[in-house]
Amino acid sequence: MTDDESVSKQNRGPAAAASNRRALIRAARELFAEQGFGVPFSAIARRAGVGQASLYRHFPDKVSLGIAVFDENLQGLEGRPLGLREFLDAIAGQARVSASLLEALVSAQSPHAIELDVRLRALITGILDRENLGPRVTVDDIATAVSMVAFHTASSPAHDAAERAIAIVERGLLPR
Amino acid sequence: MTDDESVSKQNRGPAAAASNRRALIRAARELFAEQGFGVPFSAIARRAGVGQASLYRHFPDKVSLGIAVFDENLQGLEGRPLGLREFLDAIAGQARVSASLLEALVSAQSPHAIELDVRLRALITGILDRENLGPRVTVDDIATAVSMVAFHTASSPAHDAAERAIAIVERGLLPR
Amino acid sequence: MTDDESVSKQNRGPAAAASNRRALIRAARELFAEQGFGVPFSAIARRAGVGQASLYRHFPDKVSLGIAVFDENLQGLEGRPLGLREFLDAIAGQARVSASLLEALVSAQSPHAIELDVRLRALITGILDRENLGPRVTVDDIATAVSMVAFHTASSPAHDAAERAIAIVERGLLPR
Amino acid sequence: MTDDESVSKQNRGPAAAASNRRALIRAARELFAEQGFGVPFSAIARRAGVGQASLYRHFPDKVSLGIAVFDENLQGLEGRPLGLREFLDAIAGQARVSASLLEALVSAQSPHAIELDVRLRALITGILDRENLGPRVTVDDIATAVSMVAFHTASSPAHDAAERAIAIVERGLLPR
DNA sequence: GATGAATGAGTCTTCATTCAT
DNA sequence: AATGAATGAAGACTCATTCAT
Repeated sequence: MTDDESVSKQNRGPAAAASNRRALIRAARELFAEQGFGVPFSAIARRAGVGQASLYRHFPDKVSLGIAVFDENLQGLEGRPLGLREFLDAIAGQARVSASLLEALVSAQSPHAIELDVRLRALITGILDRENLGPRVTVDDIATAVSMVAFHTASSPAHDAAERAIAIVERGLLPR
Repeated sequence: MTDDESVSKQNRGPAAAASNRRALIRAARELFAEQGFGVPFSAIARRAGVGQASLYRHFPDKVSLGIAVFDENLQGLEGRPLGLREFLDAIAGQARVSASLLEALVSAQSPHAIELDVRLRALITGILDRENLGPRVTVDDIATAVSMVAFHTASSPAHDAAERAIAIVERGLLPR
Repeated sequence: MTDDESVSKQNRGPAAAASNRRALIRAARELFAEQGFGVPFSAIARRAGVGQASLYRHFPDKVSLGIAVFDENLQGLEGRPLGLREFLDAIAGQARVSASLLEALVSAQSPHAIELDVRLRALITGILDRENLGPRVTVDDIATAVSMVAFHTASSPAHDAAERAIAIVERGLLPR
Repeated sequence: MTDDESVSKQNRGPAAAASNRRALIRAARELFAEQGFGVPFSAIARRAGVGQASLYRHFPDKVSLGIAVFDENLQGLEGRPLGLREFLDAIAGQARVSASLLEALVSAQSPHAIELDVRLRALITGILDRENLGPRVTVDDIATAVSMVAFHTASSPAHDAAERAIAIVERGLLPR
């Protein structure tokens, strides 16, 4: 009738822990993308096919869920030499997710959140080293660009929103 | 949460209509700034010292309230020759409000909303005429910059968030 | 109104599900009888001693609640050979409930509602077979009589309202 | 957009009293027919193009409004020799209005309501005299038939609902 | 440790009713 | 006496969070 994905789960016991965790992160990523960071917690559990309380056990609040998704995103980007353009494209490609996570990070002061911030900045430092942006451009500048592209793309319905935004900040960062 | 203001209102009759309207817009501006576009409708009425139903009479939904605030903002900018920098500063100065309103405009297709969009673009066209940004830069580009600055500033706690963002987009738009 | 029953419920866990459902149907039956189909949804939850949201979990809207009550009523009538008189008496005996449910069925197109309608008509067909009403009288005729008796009895304060109504429609249906 | 008939009324002063009253009754009749007795008081005032408070001055509650509409209906039937069939047809023709008014009368004990009841019964007595229904049939019987036809027709979406109902009660009342 | 259900608090929205003009 | 607006009090509905099993 409703939105049920209910497949009449059995209590698979502790064995389900790891797979549940994965399902939750996946569901969260999808729903953040579809409906933004404001999705009901319950919707995430339902989409993941997992009980409400299990979600809480794995992630006591939405921020920690956001962090977990962000963590996966970072893993996807770490370990390969990334250009500025590539990076911004990746952000824009998941604009609503990115924006959700940036939102989440703002209010998070947990060790986990801080760790992620460190890794994000490491990523940016790598870009700074590789591209020759000149001494004027700092890590904060690129972080700002990332934020701007993410939020704008997430909120704009125009199909070329991301391209336009990236073009502007790229020109704003690259040397003349 | 000293949000009360409740002083046991009297029904001041229709005479209160105009002043209520003003109070509502004012309260909305404040609360959008403090808590974003997500503030409870009821909180706005309370802050304005106006009955819940009166709010609905004046503004049937949050979008129309947002439009009214935006309208005032535009009036404050229209009629004087505005530079790009000045414009972005004004946006950033009211970042959370601006972001709220941009959010509101996205979903609004009312004639009123369209009219405001037209006026916003007229403002931008004026800037385009005055500043010499070259033929490359379009109204959409500046609108994008506005959106980026607004959303980023609204969401970033850093004190220099706006300056950094404006510097980047300005450099991205100005000719070399 | 001494409508409270509030005894500071405890969360009795999923074990309460079945008994809650029963309590809700019971409360609905009572309140439909007392105040008609228009009773506040919240009043039903209160009377049942069940949280507002639990009511919504069990019955997403008032119609589905009405259907559940109707279902029980039908079960009470099915399986024993019923005469026209007996049937109308049963309807009148629960006039306000019956009227509420007929009201509910009108707007309901859910599979569940349709199923109930089928069962109601099966009941009527049984009567038609047993009583010798002649070929003139159709299922629709008896359904009409049921509706008339229910609505009139439900709305009339006179103590002999039901008898009078039943006498008229019975005479209108029986062969001469 | 909505249901507005707003024509920007001027305050026409006391002169408007009579015409306002007429407009209110007319609006009430229409809205009772369209949406049942449950229509918001405010909707009636709006449809009539009359201020809220004026409605209250003329009719302190919905019942008294219902009585006024009923009064007009009775006037339309009084003074001409009416047959049973004609009478029931008239009732069914305004089924939702009739049902609304019967509902209203149930709770009304005002002198005005009682007077109307008297007139209704006078009407029925006239029918009883004219038609030869036999000594078995009383005023209460016909009043019951009226109520049954009104409520059933008002609540049934079927196009032949009224005909079927009238046929049954007529056969139930007429001599063999 | 997982599950489904329960709970209360909060928000939105509408309505009957009252007032100053 | 008419008007338009104001008001508070429901009622509907949703959500984050907690429990017994």
